[in-house]
Amino acid sequence: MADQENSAPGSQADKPLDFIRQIVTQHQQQGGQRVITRFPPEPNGYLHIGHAKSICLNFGIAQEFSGQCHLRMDDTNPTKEEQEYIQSIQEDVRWLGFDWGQHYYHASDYFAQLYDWAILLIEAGKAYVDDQSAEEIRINRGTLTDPGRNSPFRGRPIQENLELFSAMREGAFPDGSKVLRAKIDMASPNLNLRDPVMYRILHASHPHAGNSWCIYPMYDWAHGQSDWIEGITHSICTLEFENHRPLYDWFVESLIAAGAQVPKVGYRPHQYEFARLELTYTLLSKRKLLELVKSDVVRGWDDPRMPTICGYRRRGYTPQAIRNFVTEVGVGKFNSTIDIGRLENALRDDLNRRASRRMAVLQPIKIIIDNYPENQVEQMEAANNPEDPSAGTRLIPFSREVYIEADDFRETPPPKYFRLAPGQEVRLRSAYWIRCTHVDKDSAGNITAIHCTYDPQTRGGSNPPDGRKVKGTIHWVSAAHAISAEVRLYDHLFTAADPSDVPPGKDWKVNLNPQSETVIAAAKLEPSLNDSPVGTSFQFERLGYFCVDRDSQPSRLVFNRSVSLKDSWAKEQKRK
RNA sequence: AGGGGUAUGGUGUAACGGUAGCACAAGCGCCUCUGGAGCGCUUUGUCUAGGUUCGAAUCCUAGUACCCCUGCCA
Repeated sequence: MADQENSAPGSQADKPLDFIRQIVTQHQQQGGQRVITRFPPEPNGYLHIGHAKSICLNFGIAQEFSGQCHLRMDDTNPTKEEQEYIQSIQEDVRWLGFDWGQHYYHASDYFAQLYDWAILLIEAGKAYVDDQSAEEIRINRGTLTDPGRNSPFRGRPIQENLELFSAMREGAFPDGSKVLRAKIDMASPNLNLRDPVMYRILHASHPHAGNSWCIYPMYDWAHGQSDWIEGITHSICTLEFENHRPLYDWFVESLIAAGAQVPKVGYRPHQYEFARLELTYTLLSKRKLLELVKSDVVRGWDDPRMPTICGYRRRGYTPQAIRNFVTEVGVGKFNSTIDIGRLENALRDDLNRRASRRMAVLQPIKIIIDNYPENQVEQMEAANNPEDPSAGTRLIPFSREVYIEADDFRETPPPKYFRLAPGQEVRLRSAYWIRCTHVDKDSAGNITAIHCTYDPQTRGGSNPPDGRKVKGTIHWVSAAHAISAEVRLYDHLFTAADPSDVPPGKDWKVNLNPQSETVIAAAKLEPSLNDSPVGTSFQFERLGYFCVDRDSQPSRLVFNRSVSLKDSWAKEQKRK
């Protein structure tokens, strides 16, 4: 695989290791167990670029350290989880280029074990059934500064707890009427330790476990034990779970003290936390992304403007580009926001090496080459990829009338404008040099056609014998041979670098970019683009990278602009 | 306010008591049949204040700023 340029971890030639890889290296050098990591998404939405960071970290470490990485659905809340999400998660992880082998799991597969262990904790006097309402529990939890108060049911006899918990499991009680709580410390400064809820009653059917349960473990109760059961050595998660680590440790230690063990796993996991990925002009909240989908702001989870893995896939991102990006930004504990330009750059960098070049005109304006024979057609040879000679060449038909980009002609050109203007000469890429003689206009004064002459001695675009030079080379398509296609241009979904920065009292959707999508109904493309398969990426020369969208019909292609090319001319104009 | 974290150029990230480096961005130049790509050069930084030390981004003390925690979400 291409991303294995990291040789043996810890070897001298390596780039510096991030703090987690340093920990793993040390673990390995000290003869620790074979490294086992895991990626544990909740199937309550589609994976986004933030998850990609975690996926690359966990699966990447497993690869680099000759370990294994598990894919586990953290499916403890049936009210939010769906089969659709489970499938998309698997698809996206695979697409990113990772393989969990035999190690595919569900937290819900451990429900029975978790239930038995809960009983063990009750028997040890470390868990109790609480009859308080959610409201009462909240009030009695105390605040950040004030300790909580013990539940009136905290002292319930073990036998009674056992019977009640069993009745909960049997379905004797309605939702919300009782919970099982760990008996820890209602005065702990760490609120997670103030008798956290372990089980709630939920008469709901589960996407994976079906109807076999009506009590469901809380994430905090399920997570650490799931890692333990699977023999995870390094349990890697994001910063907000740092406060939960003492609880996970408490659960496993209490279970061990009560005699619990996991066959063949003589150690327990350790958790390490890293800063989640944030991007400018991007929102990575599952809740808000769901809202965009449900309110039809976008056309679905895989809308090319979405920061989801499937959105990027449809947009034309490559797995390699995403992996490179994640590697480049590194892993730390500082809450940082990465410039979205870094992601875009990673795509350009990857596609520059492999995407075939084609010519396409988005805003066509017609050129008539007056001295070119009418009805003559020549096939011009063009390189498919100047970066990669092995990509070969193709033929492009050339004729008397061609389209060029409207922006490549100015009747009164600004200074340093190297493109076409009256009296000015440019190269039509891989074709001929042309010089503008005059323009046709309609009664309203709009230019309807540009008249040019061509120099037959510049065939193929080559320099003429008289030593003339041109500064500009522009793209074109033969008017008679061009195919029409729809092209969708994309811009950031939000206008604010920080989309969560919302004026007081306003909805976060005020930051949505109304021009995030621009549809060009009839772009003109060179005919070799016909029949391009869905998902293929091309560079449209001088414009950007474009990818065939799945909305394409045999008679009508649809392209997404994945990312534009860097445009130093536009940048300079903007600066003025 | 209690607890848990984090501070290095514009943005990220290294340096683990010994020359503050790298990437992206920015700027300048070269080159070019993509104003793309490529190449070269340049600007910009250790949160603050003390202290230890021959020597501090790193160790100590005191501050400051930001993030997370009061779901029967994960």
